[in-house]
Amino acid sequence: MARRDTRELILATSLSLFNEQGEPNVTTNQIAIEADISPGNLYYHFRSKEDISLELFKRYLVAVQPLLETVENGPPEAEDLWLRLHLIFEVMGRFRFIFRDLADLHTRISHLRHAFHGLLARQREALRILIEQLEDSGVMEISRHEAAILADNIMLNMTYWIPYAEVQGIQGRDDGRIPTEAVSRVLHLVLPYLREPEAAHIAQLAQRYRQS
Amino acid sequence: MARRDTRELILATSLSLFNEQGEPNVTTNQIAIEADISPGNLYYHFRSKEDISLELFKRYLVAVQPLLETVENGPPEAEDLWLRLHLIFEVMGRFRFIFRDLADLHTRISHLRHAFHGLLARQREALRILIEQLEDSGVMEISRHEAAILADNIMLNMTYWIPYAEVQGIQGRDDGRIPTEAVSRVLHLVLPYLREPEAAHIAQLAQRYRQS
DNA sequence: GTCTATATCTAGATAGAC
DNA sequence: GTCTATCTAGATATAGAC
Repeated sequence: MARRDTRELILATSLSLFNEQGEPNVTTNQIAIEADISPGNLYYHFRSKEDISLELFKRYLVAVQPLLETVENGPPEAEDLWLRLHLIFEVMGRFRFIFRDLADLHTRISHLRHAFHGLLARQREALRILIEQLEDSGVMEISRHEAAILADNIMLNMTYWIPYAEVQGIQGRDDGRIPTEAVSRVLHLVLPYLREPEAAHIAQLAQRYRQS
Repeated sequence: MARRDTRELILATSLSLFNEQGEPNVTTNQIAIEADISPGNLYYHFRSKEDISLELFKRYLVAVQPLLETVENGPPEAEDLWLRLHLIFEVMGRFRFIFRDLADLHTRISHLRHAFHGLLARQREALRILIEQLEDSGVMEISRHEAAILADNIMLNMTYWIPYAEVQGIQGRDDGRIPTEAVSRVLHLVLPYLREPEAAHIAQLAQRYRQS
């Protein structure tokens, strides 16, 4: 097998096992067995298990960053925003091992700590600006101070919805339910601050999301 | 040293180390060294590390349960509720290692899984009933359906506020800041649904909480 | 690039003297 | 009850042949 293929196979296998069992509970031997290669071969492609985790985390960043950046300069088209939110949750679901053991990965892998900290800050800032734009355009009624608190609350919901669901026995699935339920949660956080034509519209949208 | 004393010393030392470094990153040897006893002695008092974690979790349950139960039959005296919320967060902060690595403890310790799952459900149910009582008494304006969603959101905030703060570099401290910041978060979740005399009152209370 | 075999290391846990 | 010394298991990682 070509160099690239085996490397990709290891990453895909690791991601799958990490998501299922949690990164700390998966050994390099397990990964090798599941990928049907030898442990030695695994270490030919990666220097350490941490290396694998970090590479997967980088791929999460690459996948999620563009979805955030466009928010900053894009127009506050409400309908369009919920779609983007949906896409973000889809990516998060695909890399849900990161959120499952966030605190642990955070202390063990210092590079991840810095990168994630920055990502959170940028994401919250993008949200805050977005909410203020919605306020300016008359869709929402919210003070600057409340906007910052709401943005922070949405971030907490986004970051921890997946582990919260798992603790309640809702096992992380690879079907589409993670994003839809998550979007519905965020919609309900925003709802109380929306003005009337949009409020009814979003309430309806949230309803639709929960049913699908 | 008497039997009880050493046992208590081990538990106190473990709790402190678990809170500081996370349960998975603390070894039984570390606990023994920090408690100034031998590793063998530790294993005289506890059969395993899991045993220590589980005993600490049971103490969390014992400390937090009474704070929940009185909510169910107590009168919906708003001012009184925020105090109780404050006390709950105080207990959670004292046992914050549980929330830091919740998903991991959850898969490793099956007894903890069941107990925590039940606790969450009861806690959310107590909140839901409480919110409906506040609706009935005219303090809040919220539908049954929204009440259930709000209760769930408050639960997510309560469960994950501590790790969320840590990920952002706000290190878990043993001073009083965890409960005050956490209560302020919950107040802001409730605020949009409050009717007018109380809304202003709670907004003011949240303000006070954030400053202290 | 990939394998088998093995080294290393460390955490959890036990044995037996005192 | 407490200690010292030690065992065991399992996970990460390496060596060297093919």
